[in-house]
Amino acid sequence: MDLRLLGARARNELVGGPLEVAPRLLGKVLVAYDQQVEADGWVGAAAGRIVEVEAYLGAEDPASHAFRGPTARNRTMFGSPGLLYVYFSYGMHYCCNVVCQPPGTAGAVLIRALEPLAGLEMMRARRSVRRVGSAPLRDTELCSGPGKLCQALGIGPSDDGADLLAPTSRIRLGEARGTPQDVRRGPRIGISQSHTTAGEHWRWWEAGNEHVSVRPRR
DNA sequence: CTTTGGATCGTCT
DNA sequence: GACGATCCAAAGG
Repeated sequence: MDLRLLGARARNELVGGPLEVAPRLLGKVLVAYDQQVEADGWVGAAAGRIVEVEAYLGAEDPASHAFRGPTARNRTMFGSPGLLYVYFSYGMHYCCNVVCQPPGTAGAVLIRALEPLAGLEMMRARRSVRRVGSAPLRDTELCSGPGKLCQALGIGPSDDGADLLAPTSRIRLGEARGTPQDVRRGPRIGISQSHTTAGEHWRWWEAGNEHVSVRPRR
């Protein structure tokens, strides 16, 4: 199957409230090219199909980085729909979001897991850097978590603010690869209880997909 | 299989 | 000075 990158005309698909845009991202392809030149197709790409997402709102969401208004760290969240918001987590990992609300308001969708489609060996190499001597990673361990997929795709601080729909960006979005069959939703992962409200089901994933992150609840 | 604790540092109080 | 939108290895059943 060929890869069809989304262009500026697809921007409207990414505009809206995070609760509306998040499930819409399931099935789409996240692509990271090795070079920053105008690339296309699978060559030189590490790519995966989005199988798990979470919605993060603005002032109404205590768990969101944007809860207390714009800062130097979260400024991309207040930017335009289609931008990639990358943040540094736990002093060790990076996580990435798709911004979905117009400038001035904040809203984004955290990409939590990918089903690897291309560049598997590049992913394995990047993911193994801090694991010298350990057994080779299985495919299901490459992108089954927000920190893992950023490491696998080489996403870091220099990718913060990149336009996912621009031909010059290293990180792009591709057209959905099949419609997710069994989409389920539940509480977000890793949020402290004081920041959550009972009944908030702001995490979506494709049921039965082996690449979805599996983490303990608290 | 599940549970637990350590690593590690930027951000905001 | 405390706390994470996390991950991993080690220990326990």
